[in-house]
Amino acid sequence: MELNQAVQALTALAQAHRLTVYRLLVQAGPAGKVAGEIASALGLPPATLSFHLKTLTHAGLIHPHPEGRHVRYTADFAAMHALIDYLSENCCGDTRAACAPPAPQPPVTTTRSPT
Amino acid sequence: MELNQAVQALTALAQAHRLTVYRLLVQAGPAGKVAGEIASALGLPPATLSFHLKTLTHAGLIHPHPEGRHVRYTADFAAMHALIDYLSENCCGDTRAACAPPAPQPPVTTTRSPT
DNA sequence: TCCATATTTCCAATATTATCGAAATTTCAG
DNA sequence: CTGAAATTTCGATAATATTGGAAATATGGA
Repeated sequence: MELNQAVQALTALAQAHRLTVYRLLVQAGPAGKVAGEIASALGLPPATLSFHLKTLTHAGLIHPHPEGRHVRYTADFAAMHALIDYLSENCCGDTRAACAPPAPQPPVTTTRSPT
Repeated sequence: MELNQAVQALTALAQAHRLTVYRLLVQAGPAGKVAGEIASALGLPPATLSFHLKTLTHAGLIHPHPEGRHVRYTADFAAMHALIDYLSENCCGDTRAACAPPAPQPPVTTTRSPT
């Protein structure tokens, strides 16, 4: 990933309404949400929401999928991971010091730790 | 993590100079860098760099450590992970669909996975 | 065709952010 | 104490972003 691309993505996320929209779409998964659903979830006027959706779209974080007179938006998960990787890239010069996340987050299968 | 805190962190990162500084500190690990080293790495006038360091500090992403007449800055790795988690929180409604990163990135100890 | 619905574009007012010279502050060395 | 070095604060200027009403566009249903 390139600097300017990352800045654009971070700029898109660095705004309360847009960050809320983005997380809503991330949590919605591949099904996404149509613009109207998002608008009523956030209580934003159409013009304002459209502006924010455009910003997120231009940053490559979400994508529009026209469906008749609705437009469904979905999060781009690859873009999300690319951004996250860019932030933590070569963390601590590859020495796994303070870089590892606090808990590796065992999903369902319990990893017994000797505590 | 809370919305406004996340917005503040993302705002701090959403600027080319600051993102560059931040990544420099992330890659420097716990040793960090003193302001002068950062300034010459980026070629920024002192006042400009100071402004950006303050922004990153207020966002809780880095911390200053005064050392005589130098000030060493280090990245806050916990803050970084908290931000990353906030972005991907409850991704796809916990259904591991498109959410998982492309490759689980095996570190050094090979965790044998049945593919 | 005609109307209601969904969304975007246009535009102008308002607010926020970035830049950096110069001066102030703090600290070390001699 | 005196001077040089590292960093921050101040302040003015320029650039960029956010907001939302009104109008435009596109679609589907009767």
